[in-house]
Amino acid sequence: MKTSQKQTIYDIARETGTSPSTVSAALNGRWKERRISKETAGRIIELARRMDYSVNRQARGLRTARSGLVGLILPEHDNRFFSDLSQSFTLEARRRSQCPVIIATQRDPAAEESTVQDLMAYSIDALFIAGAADPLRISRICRSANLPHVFIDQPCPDAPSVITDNEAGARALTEAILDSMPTGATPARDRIILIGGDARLHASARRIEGFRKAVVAHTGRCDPEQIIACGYEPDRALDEMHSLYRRMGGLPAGLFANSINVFEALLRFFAHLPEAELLSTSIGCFDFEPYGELLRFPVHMIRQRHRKLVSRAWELMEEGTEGPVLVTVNPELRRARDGAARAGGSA
Amino acid sequence: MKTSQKQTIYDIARETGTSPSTVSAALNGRWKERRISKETAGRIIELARRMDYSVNRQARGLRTARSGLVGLILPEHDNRFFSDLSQSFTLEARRRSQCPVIIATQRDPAAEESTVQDLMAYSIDALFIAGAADPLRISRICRSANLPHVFIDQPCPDAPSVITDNEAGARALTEAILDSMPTGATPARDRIILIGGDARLHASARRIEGFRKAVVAHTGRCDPEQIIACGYEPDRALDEMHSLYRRMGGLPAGLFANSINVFEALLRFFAHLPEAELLSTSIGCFDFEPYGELLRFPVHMIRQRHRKLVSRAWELMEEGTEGPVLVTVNPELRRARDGAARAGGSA
DNA sequence: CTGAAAGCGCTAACAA
DNA sequence: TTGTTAGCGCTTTCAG
Repeated sequence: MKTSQKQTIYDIARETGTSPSTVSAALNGRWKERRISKETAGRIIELARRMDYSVNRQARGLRTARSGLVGLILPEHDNRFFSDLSQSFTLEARRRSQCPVIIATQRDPAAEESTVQDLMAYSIDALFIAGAADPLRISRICRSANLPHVFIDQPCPDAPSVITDNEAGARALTEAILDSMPTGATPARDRIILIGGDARLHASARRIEGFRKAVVAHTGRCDPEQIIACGYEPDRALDEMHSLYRRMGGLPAGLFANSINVFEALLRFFAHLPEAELLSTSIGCFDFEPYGELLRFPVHMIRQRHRKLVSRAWELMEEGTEGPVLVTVNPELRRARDGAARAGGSA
Repeated sequence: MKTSQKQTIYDIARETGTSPSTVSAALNGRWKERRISKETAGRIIELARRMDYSVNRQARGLRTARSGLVGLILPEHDNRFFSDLSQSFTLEARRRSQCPVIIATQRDPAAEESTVQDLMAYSIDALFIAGAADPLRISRICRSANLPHVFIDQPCPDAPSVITDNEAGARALTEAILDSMPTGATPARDRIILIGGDARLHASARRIEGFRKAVVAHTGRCDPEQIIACGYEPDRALDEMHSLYRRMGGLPAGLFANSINVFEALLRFFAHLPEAELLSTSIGCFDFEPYGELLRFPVHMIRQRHRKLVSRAWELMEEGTEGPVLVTVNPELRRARDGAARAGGSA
């Protein structure tokens, strides 16, 4: 068995009768400015390829105080939005010949902090943070270590952030629901209801605002009872749905689910209703899951533009932005393909 | 602004009036075997904490030829199973104070190979590979660099692998479907059909085998027409479903979808059927998506045990396994909560 | 019980 | 056009 002792630039230097620094420059493509002859460079590169040499990045990193690693911190992998982010992030990183290091911290502030420290110990070149429990703290740590960082999908009061335009998204979703609301509901049921979310949170607050504006524009008014910001807990939402149904004597003509969890609670509730009843209401969800398009009744959805969020974040990074800059990205409205599903449902 | 020049063990040595090697040992918990006085060690550790020193891992890695990084290569993040793997992998890595580096390579063999090289340049301590396009090639590269590696969810002919027991899973799923198959279907429709998958692939082949065995055990025979291994393409599956429906004059009494893609094709097909008809068939899917439990008709599902797959893989790693060892893990059968959904569907 | 010193593989400043 | 050399921050003999 060939033990294949790891090759270094010294080996290459020896073999080509040159010196380590020449080899280094040649292999980094920096041979032009070092005015190394094309011929020497070629010889070096060729030999390196033949013995398939590859740099020791820890050594290079130690020397240059960089690493080629870029971090992304997120709450969990097991979530459609965050795995979309991971995907986009990976692509953007590789486009720049950086190595993505994506770490999930389970929404645990302590884990977040220690992960940041860990990554810093590896001299990562930049850090992106999505959905941290304690953004301010993280930003403070990064800042004091001079580590460039950008928040994604979450505004940090003192660092560059790129987030979805929740208000615009909510407005668009609300309008889509209103547009496809069935006519002829009893007066009690003839209105649109928003359910879920926490009004104290930035994202929810903007969404509620967008909802309200769209409803007012359409109806002239929006009653407080049309907004049930009961949090993100599915069970809680299910309860609220039950009592709403009782109060109204049926489903409201329009329903705005303020997150995928809430939407799933609705689905559980719907399981106990005859299918025909579902078709007499218009439904929207502020979140995206592909299976929404597979249901037997039409659902409008809002999908965050993960690619754009990520690419904007990289741009902020590369521009060297430091202060509290807030960039917003419009989400995408995925309108239910109306006819098809309703027809299918009743066929 | 405090430029906070990065602190080193030399700084600590100077401050505590000790030497770098002593500091190093103290901070690594190796002070006992170096017989450093508890008092000195304490002083060092305390100071390090106060100035919140953290090692430069590139320096350490350069010296020790290790890094504390462990790689996981997978096809894509945006997939429930793989993001479950990522989640479990992260946890197992952190449990061992290793830093997980998870990279998606889009099922591109070239990307796989260059990613492996990249990771090796960082002196990763181990590599796990899930769903690579060219396992043999990867294993060869790792082997020649002496990099411990284990395959997950995919058998590699010359490296340790841990995979799901597809045959057992298929048998269990088939039995579940048979158990809940409605009685009284017309003779033509009174059978179970497997749809999807590619018989040439290891996984599919095992599943088909399990299906066949269960059917034979139950019915005494299993006709070739009961197995429609038409690949994993949803569109293709949809076509097959259409012609099956025409041939049989309705849905078969039992349906085994050989992957989530195929299952989604079935859902599209079902959208054109009256709900009552769905309730006259028993459905199973060899794959798991939580929304399956939210549908208005019952679906049995097979879920891979991602945690166990990952932990077994780590075990193989830690035991220093090298040869072609194959470990199998039983998947989990998620039986449809029968009564509820059917009741809900017809309420 | 502790310190001195070498060296991991690389890059960059300085010499030639 | 190229080589020499110092040094990044750490761990690990080896010497006391």
